[in-house]
Amino acid sequence: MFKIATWNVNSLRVRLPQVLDWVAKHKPDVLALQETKVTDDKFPGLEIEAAGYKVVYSGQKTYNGVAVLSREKACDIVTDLPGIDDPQRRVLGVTVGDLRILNLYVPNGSEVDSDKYKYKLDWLEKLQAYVKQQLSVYPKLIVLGDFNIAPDDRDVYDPKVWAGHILVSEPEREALRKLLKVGLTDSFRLFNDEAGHYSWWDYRMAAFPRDRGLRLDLILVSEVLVKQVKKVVIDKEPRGLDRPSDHTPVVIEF
DNA sequence: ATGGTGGCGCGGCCA
Repeated sequence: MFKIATWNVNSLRVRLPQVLDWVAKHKPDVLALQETKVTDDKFPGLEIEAAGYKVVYSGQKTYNGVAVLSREKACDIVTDLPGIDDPQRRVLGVTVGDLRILNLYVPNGSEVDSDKYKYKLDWLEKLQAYVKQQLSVYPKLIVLGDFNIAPDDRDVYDPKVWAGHILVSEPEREALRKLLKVGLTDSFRLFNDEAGHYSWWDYRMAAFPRDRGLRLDLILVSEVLVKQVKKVVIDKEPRGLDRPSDHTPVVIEF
């Protein structure tokens, strides 16, 4: 069994105790983190290594930042998408064993038609080209992270309220469909086609207790891996802790 | 439509 998880922690320094508790309990082979919000010189590497994990990271001050924890040493590190000269640290590609893993913090997009929205769509287009190329090199590819897109209306607590907004707008969903079309599958949907399974709940308006969430955190797997997937779960428990991230982990088992 | 909460870092931006 091989277990991989993704979790947008919204500040690793604040959430470090929760991350350490979570890995001790669930013992993933790989944990991909987003929104670490910490520069590399301040990364809490010693604490993570003491927990039995190697770690690689690409961080910046205040915003963004990605990291990959792994039992086995990660190699062939990539921190940028080809064609984007971007100071924003949103990408971390690693090889662990025979798996290629691309950990992503997709831009939020702010508001439909804003400059940040255009940046998001451009970013997703560049990502699609990169994934297409990577699939030809690495047949065992996993693309995971915070996609900041709810794939369809089953992934949204109130599709009528959300219609046309950021995270659900048609151009964003179309970009995600195009990404899947190059040869990836949304692994959560291999086992569950129900509406109402979310990975993010806004901090505001008591969204979590009311279960007003969206499924934004995805684990996409290449064709050869689809057959090997045993289980995909969203672990809601950390979202209910004191001082939680607004996202909760998603876990895949092979 | 607005503003609700949280992180960073100490005013206002971003999500």
